[in-house]
Amino acid sequence: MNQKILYPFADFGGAVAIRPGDDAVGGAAEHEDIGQESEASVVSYFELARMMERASRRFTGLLRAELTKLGVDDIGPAQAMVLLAIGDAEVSVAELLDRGHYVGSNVSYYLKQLGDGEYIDRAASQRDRRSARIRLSEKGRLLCDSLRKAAGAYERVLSHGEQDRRNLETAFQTLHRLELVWGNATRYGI
Amino acid sequence: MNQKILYPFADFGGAVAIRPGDDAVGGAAEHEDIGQESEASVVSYFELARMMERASRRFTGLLRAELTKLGVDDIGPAQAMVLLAIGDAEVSVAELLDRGHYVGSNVSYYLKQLGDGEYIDRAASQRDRRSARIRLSEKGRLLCDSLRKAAGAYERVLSHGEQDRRNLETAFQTLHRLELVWGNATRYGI
DNA sequence: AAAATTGCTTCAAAATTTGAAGTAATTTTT
DNA sequence: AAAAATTACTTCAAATTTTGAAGCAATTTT
Repeated sequence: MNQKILYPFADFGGAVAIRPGDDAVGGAAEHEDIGQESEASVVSYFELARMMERASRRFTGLLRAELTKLGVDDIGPAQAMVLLAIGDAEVSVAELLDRGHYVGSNVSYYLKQLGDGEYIDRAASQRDRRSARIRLSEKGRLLCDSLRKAAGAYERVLSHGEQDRRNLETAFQTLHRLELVWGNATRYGI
Repeated sequence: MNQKILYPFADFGGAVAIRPGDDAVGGAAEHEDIGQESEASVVSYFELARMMERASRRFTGLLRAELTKLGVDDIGPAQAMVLLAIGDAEVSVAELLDRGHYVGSNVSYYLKQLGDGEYIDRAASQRDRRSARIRLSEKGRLLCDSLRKAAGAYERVLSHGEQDRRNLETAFQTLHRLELVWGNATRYGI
């Protein structure tokens, strides 16, 4: 606050355009053995964390775009993620928390919007009336299907064989391990 | 909005406590060959996306905890991420955008806070006075070191050999590929 | 030299996330 | 069996983060 303004300005063309021509669609690149021949770049968990954020952001963007394309405007990508997290299952809020790892109050919040938009059905469990049983409604199921179908298109670009599938699995497991360790670390300290 | 309230309530004990005893610290599990022997679970890119979100969230939590422990209270985890993204380099805002993939305005926003907190040094480039040159200040560097050191502790829990390192690399590359494909998909449609 | 582009900032609005209460149903304790 | 504690979830308000639309100067293009 005590330093002069030494950062100049300039004009934005409107669209965000992060360095156009920055990267081209995956193309027909032969992506075998990722991580099997790692010669140079030694990645740190930090860098992986940053990459996760980046990729997540892109995924969110993709969901947003897909929703727009489908004409859905009463829920956003975050809510769509909740729908996807529910899937075919009939879940309680607690289970949902665990699946997506949202924190307490906001799932309620999202569920309310999803309920208002008729994307989910809720009912109190007979056994324990405190506990909510949540399922996708027909509308919700349809939306999920559309989203998954859209994702299918990318699978074709991304998955070209057994190796790709294994890499996917490895990535998933690695992240899962990270999630556990980081989560516990935060709660119980190292 | 037209249905009766069928979701009951209940009392929260205060702390959020996501199902205590849910997961235990990584322990001495022998994590070799992740993804090398994938028998059952067939993961989809969607699920990976959800896992990225979860893991990112945990990482954010970890950063937040670490900052608190260090007594840093003028910046949050998001700003810390920007610091980490800068690293040892001297970057322009555009480069930073690319590294962390933040979108336009908010980096400015974060940079302002980081500037106010004296975590970074900024100067207009001599070549092109519009362009800012940004580097960590001593204070910023120290903070990053602390954070990285803290992360080092987890590396020990996580990395136990060549295989782990390869898995990390694979995860990174896989996410990177996803980032590219999803990013382009959003911009140019499939 | 006018017009267009680039590089970055600012401000306001929207969306998301956190935090602290609070309520009813269920279980445990006394 | 009443009181106390716990569980399962909701609500509201505040804090943080993200998006969007302008906008200003420096630089390039025409």
